[in-house]
Amino acid sequence: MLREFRVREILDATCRVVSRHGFQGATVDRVAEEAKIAKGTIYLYFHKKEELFKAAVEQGMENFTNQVRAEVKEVSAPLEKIVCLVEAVLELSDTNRDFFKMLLLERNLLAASPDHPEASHTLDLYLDYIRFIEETLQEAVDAGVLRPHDTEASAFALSESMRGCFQQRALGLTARSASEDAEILLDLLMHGVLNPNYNSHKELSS
Amino acid sequence: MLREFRVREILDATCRVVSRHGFQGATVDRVAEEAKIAKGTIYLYFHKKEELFKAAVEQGMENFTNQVRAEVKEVSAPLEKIVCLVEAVLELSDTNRDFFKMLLLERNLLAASPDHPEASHTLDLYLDYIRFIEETLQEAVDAGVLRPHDTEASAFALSESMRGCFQQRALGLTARSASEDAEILLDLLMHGVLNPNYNSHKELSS
DNA sequence: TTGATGACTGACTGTATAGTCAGTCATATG
DNA sequence: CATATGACTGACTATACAGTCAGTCATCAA
Repeated sequence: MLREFRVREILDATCRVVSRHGFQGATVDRVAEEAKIAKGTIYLYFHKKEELFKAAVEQGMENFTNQVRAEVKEVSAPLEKIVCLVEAVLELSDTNRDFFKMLLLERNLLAASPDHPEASHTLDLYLDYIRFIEETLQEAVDAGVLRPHDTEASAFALSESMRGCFQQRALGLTARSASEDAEILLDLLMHGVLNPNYNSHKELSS
Repeated sequence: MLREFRVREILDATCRVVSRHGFQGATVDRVAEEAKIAKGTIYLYFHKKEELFKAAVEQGMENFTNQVRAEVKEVSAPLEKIVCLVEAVLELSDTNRDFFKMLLLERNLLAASPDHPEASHTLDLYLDYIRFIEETLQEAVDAGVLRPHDTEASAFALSESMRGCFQQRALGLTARSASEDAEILLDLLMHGVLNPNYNSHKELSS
């Protein structure tokens, strides 16, 4: 199908342009130039600029989460799944660094567009991702490896912590590798920071 | 000083406009209308639109971090300081919800502007905030309340987790109050999620 | 009263860019 | 060969907005 090929071609060009110029500087003219087609052609496949960029972002998100899911599927032990998930997220986001930098740091498509609630498909994709993390954690709770707790909250905390790690790296604030970050994050997630030898005579220890 | 008054007035109007329209839809004309002055007047106090918005954001961030610091200063016990910090961040960000929503969800000023490295003052403000969290955690480590660990990493993870909590609330994805979020987050941070009764025969337990 | 100062105004200009559409061209069909 | 189809083009239009500047007005000084 020619149509499908063109759409993919345009979306890929869009991603490249966004990586290079950010969402701010990503114009339809530039996308057309990057894809080596006329601007009018883009409008044969997408009605509005916004639609184009939304599609590009959603394609990027779907690729990403699919890859993460695939990695995690390789493993069966609940705890290893979590390890695998964290490593996959940090490493994959590092691979497509430029695009993710723009996606995470510049625009945020979760801010639902003013009027049209249909625009929230992007939000749905994000929530699916969170839910996947949550399920992975819940499995470990059910297996008794993790203590019972609000896994929705920990899924959120974990995903945002990973986002923070990526951000640090994308901004050049750390020299750590993705896998080092994964190790540190997993340690924090698993054990917390409280000193176990201090539990005895203190508030908040329970 | 008239000048100082005008500047403040314009920045406040800018914040209101950003809260209402987002950074995308926040034009200089709208700011002028909101502040009930002519557009030209704004250019007597700010050279460029970008400068205006940067100043507004930085004022907002400074207000916020100053308030957090003030709250934490009230307390002396290392552990309570951390509790206080988390509660203050979550509650204060909830108070100025509209502005923070735009700040955190739409734009991210950390993406350093292409050429001018001077633009990174906003980044400095953010890093100061992280460092404050880190110091608060480090004090608790030094006091023996927390176990020794990479406090820079946990500061980052904590700040991003708090950001995630705020995001959840701002998007209407949770019915929890700020203080409930604080409690959950603190529990995660302190104790982690690993089941202590499972430590014996498992990988990754150390 | 007259003139100077400077804060403020808002109509205007220039520019970037989203979106259009009349026309081209290659290919398929009768 | 003649005609039709439809993907593609890119010059063009419309619009939104940043930034300007000649001019107004209130206040103060001589």
